[in-house]
Amino acid sequence: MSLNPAQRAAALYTDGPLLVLAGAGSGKTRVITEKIAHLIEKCHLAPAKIAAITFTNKAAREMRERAGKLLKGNAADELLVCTFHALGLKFLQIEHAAVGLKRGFSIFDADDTQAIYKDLLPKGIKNDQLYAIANLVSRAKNEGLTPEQAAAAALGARESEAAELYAKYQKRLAAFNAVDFDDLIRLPLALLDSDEKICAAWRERLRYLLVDEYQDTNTAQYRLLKLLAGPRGAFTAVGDDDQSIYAWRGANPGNLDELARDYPQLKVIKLEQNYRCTRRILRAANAVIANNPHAHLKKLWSDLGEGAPIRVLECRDDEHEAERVAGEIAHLAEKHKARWHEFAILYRGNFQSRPLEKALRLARVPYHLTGGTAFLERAEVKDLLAYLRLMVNPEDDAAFLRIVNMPRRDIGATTLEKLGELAQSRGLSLLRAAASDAILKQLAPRPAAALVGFGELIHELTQTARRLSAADLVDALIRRTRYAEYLAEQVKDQAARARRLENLNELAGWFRAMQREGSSAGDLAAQLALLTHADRADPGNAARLMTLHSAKGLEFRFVYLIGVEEGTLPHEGSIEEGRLDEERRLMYVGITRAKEHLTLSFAARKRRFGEILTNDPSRFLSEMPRDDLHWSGRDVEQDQQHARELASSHLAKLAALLAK
DNA sequence: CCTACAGCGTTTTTT
DNA sequence: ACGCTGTAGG
Repeated sequence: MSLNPAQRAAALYTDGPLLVLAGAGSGKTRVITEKIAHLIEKCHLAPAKIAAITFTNKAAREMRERAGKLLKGNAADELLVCTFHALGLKFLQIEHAAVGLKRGFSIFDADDTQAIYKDLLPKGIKNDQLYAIANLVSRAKNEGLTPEQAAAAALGARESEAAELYAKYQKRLAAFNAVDFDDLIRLPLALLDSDEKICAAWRERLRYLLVDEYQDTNTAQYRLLKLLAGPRGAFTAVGDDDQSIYAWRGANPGNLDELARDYPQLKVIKLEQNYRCTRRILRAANAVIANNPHAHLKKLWSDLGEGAPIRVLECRDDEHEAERVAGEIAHLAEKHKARWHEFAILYRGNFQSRPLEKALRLARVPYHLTGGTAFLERAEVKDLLAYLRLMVNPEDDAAFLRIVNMPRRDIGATTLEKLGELAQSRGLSLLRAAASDAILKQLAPRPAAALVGFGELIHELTQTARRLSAADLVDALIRRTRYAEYLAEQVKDQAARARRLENLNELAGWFRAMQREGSSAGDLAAQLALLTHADRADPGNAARLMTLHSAKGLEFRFVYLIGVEEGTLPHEGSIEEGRLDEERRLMYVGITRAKEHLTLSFAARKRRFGEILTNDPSRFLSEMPRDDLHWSGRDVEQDQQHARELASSHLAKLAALLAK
């Protein structure tokens, strides 16, 4: 292995807790994988006793893969490499009884939880109000507080109200035998905190922890880490305060300092050599980030040569911007003999991808988009997953409501209302109530029969599930529910229908890929709930379009960072709330994704909700060294070229018409 | 229970 | 500018 001195020190240090401050592109994944190899081969730790916690499932997969190349035999398969949330899920699947959950509990996504809040809060509440209060509850959970603790800690009426809501919300979740994302951290934390025996057992089970992207952990996650690592501090945390971009989601970058306070013996190692970017790109990144206050000073350097100038494309509007970027990629791919997947277009918000997609199609550049309405948020995918959820968890009312009339079974609102009342008065779940004799007497024969039929269907599917693999079960599910026929009826547009059917096939494909021996359909559905759009299979040779948040941890030979405007990057909401530091870090993350060629662009005008806005270039542009930027205004030559192409294509169409 | 239309919110980032 | 949700009428 050829690690530099700092990397080697980080990989070999096992005497106590270690914090690695790893700048962008400084080889932190290598350090982590080398360290895993060291722990196994030199410290003789069993692979199963090492846990590496990553930020995304995709990062986990890559880490396992890279560790696999370093390790002998199949040792990498036994490593526990996953996200904090997946670790929490694994924990709860084992310890579910101790926190009051039954086997097969459901994981509620944002939609499901929002439905609970909607039900709990006054009718007609505005969405942003709902979001605000749900956020307060989530905050409390991310701090690791119980409802009682939240009530005690509440400052002011708003927080008291939220704490009260938190208690009701948890009761509702418990009734559904369900947890939300935050519970996947909070419940294990609470259990380890209160039960010494279980805590000791888990410390024995996990002897060493490595945490990646440590700057993005929240308070609850850090406390979980502390409990698992124990007073000895058998862990390595790797992070970069300059890449903390999730504070809005409850991440607490202060955890970096907390570490030194909680573990006085903490050793800190800085990785400052960058192996990714040219010096010019790094200089620009350093210059921008220097405008932020710093607790840990870091000076990233590179010996990869000066490199090409950073270009700034000044564009008329967002369409013009998209056309120029697409045109350049088409042109440069040929000139540099580059492959499409070496290009990335990064932006602040998902909505910015629209004009790009159009322009890329026109320029015949294959592209792949991560994010937006994610695969797993597609209605048809969620429907099928809801079937699985209800099969393993009969208490899951959210799943019940989602699919009871999907495909159509003529079970309407009135029927469901009556069913709901009955279920509530008897303390039954909707599915169980639908199977009770009492309900049948209170309903008209037709809806009663429909409900019974639905209950029998779920029962029958549960039986079927016992003898089929998860992937086959998905196929059986589609057939038995006549879902494809339902889609054919529901969706008139041919292309849209084909897309939706394709999504269902992809779901079956995922199950096939995820299947390991012994995992039930329910287990897989639970794991699927934790996947995100970033985790989809490698899209192959295509230009990548994604948000700056999704781009963290990735690198590309050519990077286009678009929409570098005041109001977009930094985003206007963040300007108003004075959260410029995080926006600047976002800019820093974007710049440091580029290995060789970095192009920034902005549009002077943009239309939003119909009206046209004018934009100034981002303040971050003026924070970069002037000499390293190569400004290129409206590209007259390209415009002319474009006009010529347009004219000739019109001519061609005319000629074709005439020929007929 | 279904269809048609009006009106509203949308665009910050996601495990 | 558009798509979704809720409502009114068949």
